Amino acid sequence: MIRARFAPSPTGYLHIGSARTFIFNWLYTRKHKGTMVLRIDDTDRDRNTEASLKSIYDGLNWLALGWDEFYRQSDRLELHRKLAHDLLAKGLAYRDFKPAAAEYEEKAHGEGPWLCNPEMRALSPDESDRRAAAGEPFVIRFRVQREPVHEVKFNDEVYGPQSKLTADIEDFALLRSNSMPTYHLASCADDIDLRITHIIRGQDHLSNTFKHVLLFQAARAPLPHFAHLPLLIAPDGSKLSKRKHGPVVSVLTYRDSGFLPIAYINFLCLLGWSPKDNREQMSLYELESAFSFEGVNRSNAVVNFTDADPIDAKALWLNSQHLRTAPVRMLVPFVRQTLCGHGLQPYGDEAFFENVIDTIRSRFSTLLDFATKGRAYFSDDFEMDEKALEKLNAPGARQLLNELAERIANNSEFSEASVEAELRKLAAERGVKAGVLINASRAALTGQPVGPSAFAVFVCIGRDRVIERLRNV
RNA sequence: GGCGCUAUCGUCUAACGGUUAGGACGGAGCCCUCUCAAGGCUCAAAUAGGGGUUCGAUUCCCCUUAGCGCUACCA
Repeated sequence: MIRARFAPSPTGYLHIGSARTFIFNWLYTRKHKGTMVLRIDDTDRDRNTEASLKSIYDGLNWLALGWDEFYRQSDRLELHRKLAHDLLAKGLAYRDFKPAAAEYEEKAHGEGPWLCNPEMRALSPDESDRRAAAGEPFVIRFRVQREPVHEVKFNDEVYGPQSKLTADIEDFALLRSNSMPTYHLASCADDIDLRITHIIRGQDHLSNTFKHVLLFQAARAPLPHFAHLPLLIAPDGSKLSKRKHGPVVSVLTYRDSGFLPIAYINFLCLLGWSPKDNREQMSLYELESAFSFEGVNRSNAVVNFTDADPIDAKALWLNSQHLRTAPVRMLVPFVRQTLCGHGLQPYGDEAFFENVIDTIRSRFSTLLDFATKGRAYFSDDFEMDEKALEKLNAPGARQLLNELAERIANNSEFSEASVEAELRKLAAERGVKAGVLINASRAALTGQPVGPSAFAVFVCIGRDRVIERLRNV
């Protein structure tokens, strides 16, 4: 039984890279009928905030993929401490009484890597116990085996065989002087206790994994599978950060930009992974069945955005693809929600929505377009675009539209064909080009200079509103 | 500095030693057309550099360069 986990720390909004990690974990567990664990890594941290926890939930809920089990590390501190003390008792860890500030000094001056404080490492158990009992603060460090130097090895599902000399691994901290566990300790203790079989996470943890392997071995726990994912980076090659790159690094920005969750998921999957058969637009089911670590790339992927264009063009394209190919029924709630979110009270029932959406969706790329360019289809509360006004201002156009309104009102039939016949007849009688009248009516009915075939627009808007809008033009 | 990872069009990527180095986004153009999209077609655009190995390297090895990550009592 496969068990994987997504373990964000609530120190900010849900990051785009974290979202992808979550998605890959989810895809993998779903594909293998495994269990998806959501674990909030909130050990210590002055940086943890409820606001960011909420932001993570909001992002995850928007993705709407779900998870099977949930834990908070702050509820499990005793488990973490127990592992540290077990290792201490076995001599696999030791107390370091040197103040952090002093260590920092020493490390800063060193030429090579800092490995340990030899005096502390060599402290006898008795001496160590006595100083601890006397109330002296200490940090518990893992005792990395030095003699003989050996290689720590593991196989990464993405990066292949990995090895590192113990001579290059420092005696990392397990338990802080305030008795809070460090990330390494809490993470491994929980992964062991939760029987995690696959650790799928960002490549920034690849180097840390050697420490984790050491910890798993010291705890006599079976080694899980590791799969590290290439990082998502900014166009300048730097790490994506809110401070430097703004809101584009937050998942919620995409939600608020009118993305369909599936489109965003699809986009993220294509960053650092490929089905290798040239497919681009994929459904959740297709992603799930195609996903494998073999398809995961090893080099970092750039999220392509600029100040002027904060959303990756490919993401936008994928969104428009999903928008125009998704079953219309599935789109209705998204569109309705977007409209309401923009203060509109759209008229029309389910069938009306489906018809309108189906008519206009092929020229929209985000849900936001329904509230702006598509506004007039759902509400009488819309404004006339400047270019649309120009079309309306064509010589004689308004009068002809008024006249068209009367003809439609007097015709018992109301269909694309009947309206087209009526309009062309009127244009021919008055010696104007049909196109002028066609474009003017689109403008009058939708407030937009461009849009679907005008005759389809007539039917979409509906007979009563058509007459109303053409009369008052 | 030490250690680790990576390197194909501007971007996302395909090509498990032999291809005119493929696809997609974006860009340019054409067709279609009541406008705008969509759709169809065409074009420009890449193997970081240097050494090997091989009959043959994008592919395997080494070096250089560049980028990223780790090197915290952050995660």
